[in-house]
Amino acid sequence: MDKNITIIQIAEESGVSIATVSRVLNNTVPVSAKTKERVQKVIDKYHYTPNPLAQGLILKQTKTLGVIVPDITNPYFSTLFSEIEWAAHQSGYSVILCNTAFSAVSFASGERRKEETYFQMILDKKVDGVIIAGGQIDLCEIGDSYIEALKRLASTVPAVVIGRKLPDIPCTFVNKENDSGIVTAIRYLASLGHKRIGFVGGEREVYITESRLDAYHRTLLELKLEDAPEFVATSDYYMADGYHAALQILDCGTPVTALLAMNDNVSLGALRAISDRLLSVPGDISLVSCDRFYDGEYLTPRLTSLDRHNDLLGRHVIKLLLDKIQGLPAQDAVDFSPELVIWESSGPAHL
Amino acid sequence: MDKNITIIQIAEESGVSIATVSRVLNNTVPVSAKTKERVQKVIDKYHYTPNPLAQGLILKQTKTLGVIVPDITNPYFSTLFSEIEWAAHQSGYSVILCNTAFSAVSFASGERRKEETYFQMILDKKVDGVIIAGGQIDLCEIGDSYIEALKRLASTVPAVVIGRKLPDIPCTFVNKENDSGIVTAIRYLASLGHKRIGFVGGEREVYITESRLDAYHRTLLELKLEDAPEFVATSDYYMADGYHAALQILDCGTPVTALLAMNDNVSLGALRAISDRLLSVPGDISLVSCDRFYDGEYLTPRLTSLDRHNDLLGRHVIKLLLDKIQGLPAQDAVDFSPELVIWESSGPAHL
DNA sequence: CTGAAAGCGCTTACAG
DNA sequence: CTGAAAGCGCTTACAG
Repeated sequence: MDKNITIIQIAEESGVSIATVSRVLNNTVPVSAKTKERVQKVIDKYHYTPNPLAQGLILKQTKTLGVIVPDITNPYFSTLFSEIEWAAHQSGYSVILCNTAFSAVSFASGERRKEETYFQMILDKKVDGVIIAGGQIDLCEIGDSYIEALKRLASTVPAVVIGRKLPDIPCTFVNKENDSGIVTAIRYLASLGHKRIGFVGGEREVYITESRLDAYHRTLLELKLEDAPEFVATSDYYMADGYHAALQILDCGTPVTALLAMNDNVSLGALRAISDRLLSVPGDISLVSCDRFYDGEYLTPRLTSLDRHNDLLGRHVIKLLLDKIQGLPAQDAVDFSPELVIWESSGPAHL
Repeated sequence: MDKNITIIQIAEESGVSIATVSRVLNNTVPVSAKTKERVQKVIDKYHYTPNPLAQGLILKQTKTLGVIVPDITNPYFSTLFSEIEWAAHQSGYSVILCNTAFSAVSFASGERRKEETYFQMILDKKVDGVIIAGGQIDLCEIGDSYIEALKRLASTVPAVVIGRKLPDIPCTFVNKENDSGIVTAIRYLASLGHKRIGFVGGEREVYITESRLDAYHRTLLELKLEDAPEFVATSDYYMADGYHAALQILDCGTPVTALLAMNDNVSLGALRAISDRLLSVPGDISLVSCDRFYDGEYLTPRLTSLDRHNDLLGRHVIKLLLDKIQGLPAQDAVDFSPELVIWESSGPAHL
């Protein structure tokens, strides 16, 4: 299939050595204008580009990056990825995307080798850098073998991890977690007069869920709001989860007037549950979402949500990695304070 | 950074030649049990894996695939991709994802080099196969330079294109288009008594939009239903587009009783528009969506949508490519007839 | 400014 | 069963 035209053919047809062809290709050492032109003509004629395998072997770089995500169909990760890929492409890198399908549930049930398989694959491919956007790294309790694998990965190739800092691993960690958003959201609901606020969605044992729950409890306490176990229902990050979790809270016997949901998909499920209980938003229940995936303006009701500026995070992370690859000094930390975008799903308490 | 342990070190430490190491690695020629064991021990000790760059140079394969999509944040493509990636991973391939950000609008406005840049990158990377899931290939009028680029790509590397067949290009084409779904949807709405049915969303000049519009007009004619220019409003594939397009139809002066929307995101926008006009679903307007992205069960109202079995498409396409790479005969065509999943957003006409 | 040659890390006939 | 050697397609000192 491949025409397999190589530098040798180009050299022959232009009547120069392969060294000279290489030089006009890489523009590294001065070449006389006329030879350069002659060689260039032949290169263009065949649309010749050097074989990156051969180049990579010598230059020890592949101009390829690896990105590891648990679920590319989750808007959180697809947004992040598209920023990463775009910046990478601008800088001449292509990106291998690994979709590990990691979830805390499947992990607990014993399926735990997939991520490490991907780590190995990434290592094998000799990529120039790696971004780990989620997975087991997000768990509260990270397994030893994962830590080992991550350590091996990170000591072989520049790596940026989106998640909390782990000791003794030579990665750059970018902490996406920001409980301040939860605090903001709850204070906002309290200011509207809400006294009983539920918390919907997210997997237990996952760091972001637990730390948001912490912030939730802490802020309720601080504001002297009622905090009951039945106000919290967790499960996972998708619509179905939001639905079932919200139902559980709505049916718990003690009525809440507001719900805080892990993200916009969970929120959509919660809206369905609220509707099934013949309640209205925000009339009966105010709903505030924590991760803005969609433009709240076009949902029904228009959804109040915390914008975590995921696009900025993506751009920051890829810049960190690219700089690291080029040996540039680390950048200053960037502020990703979430911003509460208020629409009509939240309003004054009516109880 | 890289330990850069090579086959030479393994050979030295095991006291054999590199040829022998290569043999135990690839299990290709019989090696005596004892040497094999000795070598394997050293390999394990260093977690050694052969450098794929060197291997690729000789074997002329990289165990890497390229996938080109216009927008990975679109659920249509992220679902497709996750199926492709999973199957590829199972077969030992990793996948380079190229997000071309192609849209008919940006294309028309002159930004037209991005996709071909990606084609070149894919070629440069010497991938073993390519899947093109969308982009300029979806336009009614495809530019000559794109055709040239695609021809060059496809004659160098096995390629599978999701889209309609183009002449004289050595790709495998998988036609995703299936107007039968539109026909089904309109017949269904007609059977509920709807006489005036609007069509919302999608970009003009894009093949899928135009062919769905054709099917729409054809079916209206066949069923002797009213067909007016103001019943159609197009724009793009996202929520905002569904919102503005639906508003346009709702405000056109002639009331429709049903809307057909290009996909679930367009539908969500349309729901918002309907709500803004103080109309209800399905009381005043029935809504049927054409591409099921979400589980309709968890939306409000529960959304009737055509399931195009995108996951099956993804699995089919990757199998086609993998078979093609291995020189296996082409498979039989697979039936992707869309299935209408009926929920509560559609109901009897009340006018 | 240009060429001959070594070498990147592997696989695979070719001999033994 | 095993080793020496050629070769995959490049880049880059080293000479001129």
